[in-house]
Amino acid sequence: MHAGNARTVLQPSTPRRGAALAGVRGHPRHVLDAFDRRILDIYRADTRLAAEAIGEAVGLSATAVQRRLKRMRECGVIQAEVALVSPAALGLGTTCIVGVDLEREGPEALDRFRARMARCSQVVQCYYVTGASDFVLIVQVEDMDAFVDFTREWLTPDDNVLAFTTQVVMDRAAAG
Amino acid sequence: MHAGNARTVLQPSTPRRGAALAGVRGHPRHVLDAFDRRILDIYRADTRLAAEAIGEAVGLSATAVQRRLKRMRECGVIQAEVALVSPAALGLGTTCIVGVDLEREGPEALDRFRARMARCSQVVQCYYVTGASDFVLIVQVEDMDAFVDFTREWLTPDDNVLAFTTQVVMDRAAAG
DNA sequence: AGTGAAACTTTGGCACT
DNA sequence: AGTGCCAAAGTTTCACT
Repeated sequence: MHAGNARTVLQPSTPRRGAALAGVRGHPRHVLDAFDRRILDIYRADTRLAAEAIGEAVGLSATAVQRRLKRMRECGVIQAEVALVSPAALGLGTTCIVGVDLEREGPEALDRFRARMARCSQVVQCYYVTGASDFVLIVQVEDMDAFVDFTREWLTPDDNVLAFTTQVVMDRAAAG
Repeated sequence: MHAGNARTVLQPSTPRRGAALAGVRGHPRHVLDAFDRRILDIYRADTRLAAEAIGEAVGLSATAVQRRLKRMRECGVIQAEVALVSPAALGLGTTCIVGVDLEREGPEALDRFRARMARCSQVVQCYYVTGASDFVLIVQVEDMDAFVDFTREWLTPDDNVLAFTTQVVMDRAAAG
């Protein structure tokens, strides 16, 4: 559904996610050694673990672990430390995966659409992709009525949205 | 997972129950009040914030914030505290969104497929959905060669996988 | 829910390989 | 480069009010 306007130009006003992708910015990237990887393996899944416990597992002192964590935060290897909150607990019982097909696919049009989605609280993830659609959105809402409201507010009125397809999530397994 | 134990226990201010995601398990029973929500809003995005800073923002003592966080952890409202690690830093430069169509769609077949995907380290997210495909996977790999390896190891050999479609992620806008 | 003491964790200085 | 040890600073946890 779309030709090869290859070079992505989606790195505009938003945060510094690009830093990690490019690997360069501010602080230089050290190569991760085996210790770093093992620390990340453990820490990634549970940030409440004390450095001493991690150190014990990987064979390093707590201080060394802390130093490495700090460096990885500064380099952008660790992008954020967040809490995963049950959507259901917040009353967001419905998740949909939406494939969006745009009419025009020039850099500015893509950029504009992405920026719109970034402002939209229901959109939890937004991927710009090759293949059947141009964008894939993960949308989290209260219920199907709220989803319809979402499409009527953010997709249907957009002149550049040619079509979209919806898949309703019935269950979800593990995440990273 | 079984969609059987539906019936969300945590009822938010807006009473509506959608399809319950695999969500709240354990020992729940407590409604989130306005304080809880404001704490979550802040804490969700950055778990390194001290309880005192959060308390200042919401008008509670550090201890009260800690107590509420602890309770929300125990109730399953806070499911995990994790670190977001740059995929690129780990050498995982390629993300694909894969729609999988199964041949048989009985409960055991679905469960079996989901269990397989849960064991597969490349699969970062796995959604069971209605619509064009049966499952949607978010797959993270080193490069396209590694993706082909993934499909040859996990999808193609599976008798029950009728077909799959791949979308390669060119850019991603993070959660709002 | 708040206060304050005890327990724990992270942070920074210093010596060392 | 990097680490480990130890003490100071900061955070969480657990009495009790």
